[in-house]
Amino acid sequence: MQTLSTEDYLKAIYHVSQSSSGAVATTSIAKQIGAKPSSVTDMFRKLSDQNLVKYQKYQGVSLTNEGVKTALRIVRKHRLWESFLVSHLNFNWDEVHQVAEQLEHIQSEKLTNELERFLDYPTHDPHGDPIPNRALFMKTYSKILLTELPVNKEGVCIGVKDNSSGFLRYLDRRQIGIGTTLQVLHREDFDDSLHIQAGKSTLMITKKTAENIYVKP
Amino acid sequence: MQTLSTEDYLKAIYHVSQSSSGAVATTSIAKQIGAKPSSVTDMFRKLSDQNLVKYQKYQGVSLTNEGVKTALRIVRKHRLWESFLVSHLNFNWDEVHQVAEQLEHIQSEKLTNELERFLDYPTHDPHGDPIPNRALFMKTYSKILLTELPVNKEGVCIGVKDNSSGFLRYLDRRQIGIGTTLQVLHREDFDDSLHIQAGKSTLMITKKTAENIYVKP
DNA sequence: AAAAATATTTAGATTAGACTAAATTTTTAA
DNA sequence: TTAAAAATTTAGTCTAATCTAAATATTTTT
Repeated sequence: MQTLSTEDYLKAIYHVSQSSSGAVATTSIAKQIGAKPSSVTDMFRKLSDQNLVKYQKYQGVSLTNEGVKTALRIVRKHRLWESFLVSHLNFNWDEVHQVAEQLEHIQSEKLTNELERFLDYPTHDPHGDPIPNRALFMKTYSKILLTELPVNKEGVCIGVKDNSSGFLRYLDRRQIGIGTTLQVLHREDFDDSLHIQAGKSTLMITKKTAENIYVKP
Repeated sequence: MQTLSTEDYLKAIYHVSQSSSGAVATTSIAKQIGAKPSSVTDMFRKLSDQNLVKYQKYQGVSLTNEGVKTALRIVRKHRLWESFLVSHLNFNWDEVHQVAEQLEHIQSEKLTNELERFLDYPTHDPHGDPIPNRALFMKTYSKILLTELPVNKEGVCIGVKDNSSGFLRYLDRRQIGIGTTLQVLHREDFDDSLHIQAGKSTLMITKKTAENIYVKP
């Protein structure tokens, strides 16, 4: 059984290790968690004692099988709760994160599994991220960034890279969400901005925006 | 903003003060929380510094207005979550307490209020206890113990005093639940046991059982 | 009303998790 | 390939919440 804090660290290590290869560095976790590197070192040692990570001084950490499982259990709960908040409690996709950060720590297998059943076994959360099933398996279908979508080819928005509520609200205003059909009409060489078709409207977005939107071609 | 622990203490003080008059003693909270009296004294002082309780050395504590409000906010969340678990997630009334103990600490006004709306503004939880509304007001209708119900007068079970899952499961086996019509057929003078009509069946219960069932005449 | 029993508080220690400042190791750049 | 920069760890401190053991206050009993 883990404490709140160890769960937060395991989740952070999981997320960082997903978006980069090799061992996870102390500083990257410090940034993710919002703690000082020295605190992170302490925690690495504790997690290592519990065999949840492999840790070598100065070389960073990587999750053990047990560590991955624990992290996935938390991710599973987080994404199920986010789905619940949006589908039944009138939350917007930019409001759910903070509350799900708390709910993900509730310990009750029955609760998690019944919630999943109540939601009818969702496979993806409101941001398009896959939800691990009871066996902790998740289908991650192939996705590309909007910047990589060939001009004039249609794609469907299936997720975002940046989950900050600032970005999500910006997309709301532009009427872009999960499931929106997107098409690059023209790529501006000068500043890499894109003219796109989003649903029924055409609009211009910057490269930075396009780099944070995942599409399925 | 309170810590998990201070919230637990406030709730415990609230409950103990409901079922007895005057100031709340150190030992009674120690029992309720499962901590040593010395720890309770420490916490009393902290809560007093935050003006959540009035505390005088050796004289116990009583909640201030602010303390009552904080306690009621937790009770509200606890009972709403219990209702949700039973009505939508297939929990039995004897299984909800432990999970609700965790959920009651989630901090999000929006979550609480939306949950209340989703449940259609319930007034009582699965054990028959009243749920404070958004203004922290709750209707406590008059109830008597089954031991006090006159012989041959009908009453409806509206709650229980003992919420332990042992007792609740016992009532389940006897097919007694919230809403069950109860009638005392005969009171045995020798050992105070009762022959009762519960719904469509007649059965015998002990005085101890009857003292833990609330009925509305 | 004094003695005994019970309740409560104080003093001092412990643990988890975090911090700062200093020391050490690794990486990068000259 | 050495010097400088960056990353990481160590050592020591802090706070919240707990504990034990001892001291003190209150209540009950004789």
